Amino acid sequence: MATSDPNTPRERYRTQVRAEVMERAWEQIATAGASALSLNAIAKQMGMSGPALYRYFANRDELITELVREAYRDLADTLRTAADTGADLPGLARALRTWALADPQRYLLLYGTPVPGYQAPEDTTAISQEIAVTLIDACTAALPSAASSSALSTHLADHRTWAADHPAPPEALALFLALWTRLHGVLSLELAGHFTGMKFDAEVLFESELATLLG
Amino acid sequence: MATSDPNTPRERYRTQVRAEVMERAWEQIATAGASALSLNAIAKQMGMSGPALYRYFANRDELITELVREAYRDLADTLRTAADTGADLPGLARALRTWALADPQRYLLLYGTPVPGYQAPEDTTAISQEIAVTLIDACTAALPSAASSSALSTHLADHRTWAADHPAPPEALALFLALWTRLHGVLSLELAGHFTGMKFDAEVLFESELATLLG
DNA sequence: TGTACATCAGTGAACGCGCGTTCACTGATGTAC
DNA sequence: TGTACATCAGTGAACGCGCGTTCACTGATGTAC
Repeated sequence: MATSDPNTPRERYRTQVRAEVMERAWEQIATAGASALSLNAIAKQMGMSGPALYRYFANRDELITELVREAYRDLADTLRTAADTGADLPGLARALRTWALADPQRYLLLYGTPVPGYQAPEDTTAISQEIAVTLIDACTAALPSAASSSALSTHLADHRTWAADHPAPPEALALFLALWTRLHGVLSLELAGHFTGMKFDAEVLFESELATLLG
Repeated sequence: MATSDPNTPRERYRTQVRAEVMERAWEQIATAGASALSLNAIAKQMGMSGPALYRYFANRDELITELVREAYRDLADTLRTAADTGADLPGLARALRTWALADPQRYLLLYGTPVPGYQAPEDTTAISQEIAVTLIDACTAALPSAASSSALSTHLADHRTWAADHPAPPEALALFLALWTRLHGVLSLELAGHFTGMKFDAEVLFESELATLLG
């Protein structure tokens, strides 16, 4: 379906309502998690009947897709902006953490347990790679002082399929991967509340991992 | 309610049915995730009516609690057994990975996005700490060659509340935390399928993190 | 060993709820002449 | 500027479904004398 001229009042109203639906959806997700997302509940909250939302989203899955897309977009922009205003690798890492803490369920929608029965569309992986590229660039800049495992860089050197479109020294890729997995490790355990039982300070752990990464 | 003598036939039948309910529950979780768990569906699968299950579990939450407890118990035993049969730290780490890959949703039930609306009971944290102790012991044994961040060990030295019951050198705690968060980082991203888009080999990453940890 | 009673597993009906989604329709808004 | 028509937002009823949970009841299994 080709959408018409977006400058007509009707079209502006459409995008406005779509935006409000998604706003309510985020509130719902923040409260009860993504699997509890309900079109009817959102409609009720907006003072409309349930079926009305089908003017704006084909079905529940399309709404989730749009939410995933928006979240990726927002994270990609956040990191891009930080990088463009001079943030180094630790700066980007902290921007990531801030973003995650601002709305834990939004972070978990992207990187947590997959929503059962929902399959992410291909085009979101493009944005996901945009995020990767921003981080890899920062990794490349931070390189000299960083160490890299030899077994891993062998794997990465052979790793043409994906890396071909994103030329970067294997050491930068190795740093990126360690950064990504380690920060996600701390972040996801923090968001799931697994440190509270043992009374650890997640921020200290996060900073410690960051310091270790940069040698 | 005090349960009676567990050796009477009736009592043995009870525990047997409870076990089968949980078996079916695991199948369901493995397929559709924990939030899709349904008492009625389990009953139907067992050829019984829905209300029958209320003879065995007070409600849905109690079933989930029992599943969480069983998962923690199983993981704790797996690691304990591995440690007792001479596994070192990398051995324990690989046992953890094997356990997670055997049933991803089971791992995610413990360490993934929390089930919305469900609050874990206190007594499961005891088993969770048992797991931590097993790993910390292995960390202590692996110590000499491992490095530790100074900012982190300061935090850990001040960290009496939890560590008092589990005396271990701060360096061992630091190693344990790095181990836990890093392995979880790789594992959870692997289980969520986030490496497939970039065609990375999760096992290589896992081993690389392990090698880095042990200096 | 046999009878009387208590215990307990499991059933079927019912309650109230919310879900996603389809469909025929009303009424307002925009468009073309 | 006014009229005729097309477009589209939103409604209400309905479908079919599954959920957790309660309740009165049947029938089988165990217990006590």
